[in-house]
Amino acid sequence: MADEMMNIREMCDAFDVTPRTLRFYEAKELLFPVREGQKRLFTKRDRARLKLILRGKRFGFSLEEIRQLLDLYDMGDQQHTQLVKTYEVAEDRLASMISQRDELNEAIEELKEQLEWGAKMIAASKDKHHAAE
Amino acid sequence: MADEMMNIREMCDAFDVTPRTLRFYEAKELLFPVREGQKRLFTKRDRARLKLILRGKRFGFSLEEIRQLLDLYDMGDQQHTQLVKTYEVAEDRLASMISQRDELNEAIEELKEQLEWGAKMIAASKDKHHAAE
DNA sequence: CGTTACATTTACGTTAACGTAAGCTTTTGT
DNA sequence: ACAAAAGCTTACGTTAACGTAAATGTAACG
Repeated sequence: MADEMMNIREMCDAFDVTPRTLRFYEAKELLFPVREGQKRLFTKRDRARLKLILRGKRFGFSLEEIRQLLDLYDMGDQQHTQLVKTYEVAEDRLASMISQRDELNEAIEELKEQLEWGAKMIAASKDKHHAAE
Repeated sequence: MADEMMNIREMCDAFDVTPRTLRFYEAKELLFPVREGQKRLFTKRDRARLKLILRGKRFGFSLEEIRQLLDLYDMGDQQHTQLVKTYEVAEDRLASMISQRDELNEAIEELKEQLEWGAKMIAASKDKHHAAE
């Protein structure tokens, strides 16, 4: 129970990523595994961050953008100015996520219509297909 | 009025892209400008497609994925099987867009909470800042 | 008719986000 | 104790989506 650390393989299995990816994220300062001798041990905090990283990626954010967002989750005893700056970054990101969702909703509606139209085409094509037999 | 063609510069201005981008999309068979001698002339159809391309990109779709979706808009007198295949691709895409939107909604809510928490931190930090003066 | 000004082709350069191979050390099973 | 397995570092390779530069063509303007 005192053991909340995971080695690299357990992390890979848990999150379906490669070792290379985890090392890469460490190099980019997105994760901060501690070292037991040479080996990496990932903490609970690393796991929380990785979860957010992977979700961010699914929305098309770059790792650099994600890194800035992650800082918001780690604001402990920072300086006021840095705190405010990070807050503003997050606000911008939120706004862009909201507009992205709205646009996505539009696209979904349009694609739905298109699919109905496509279904009719297929029906027509099927008729022709059968009539030829 | 018979003139619904646009040259490359008009396209760039209208859609805020570079000439290189338009030539690249042509090379990738996403656009099919006609030629007047050496020069490209983009039709109304090209403009409709470009609009969809740019939107697709904002959702993080690759150009190859977008190309498949575009085919749905050009199903004229295709063969039944190809028609059905394209339809299925579009259905998959729709499903992934919907789940993407749902996930995005979750993330938005979480980020909102995080922002409220951040606001409190900033307030506290401001107090400390003032108390030190 | 010369010279800007824009278009085109060809081709090498660039960035992000890892993949992959080589070579070395450490751990683990037998 | 020794070989296989797993981890580490270093470093070059890869793909997507264009950027950018060079050489050439052509159209328009004074």
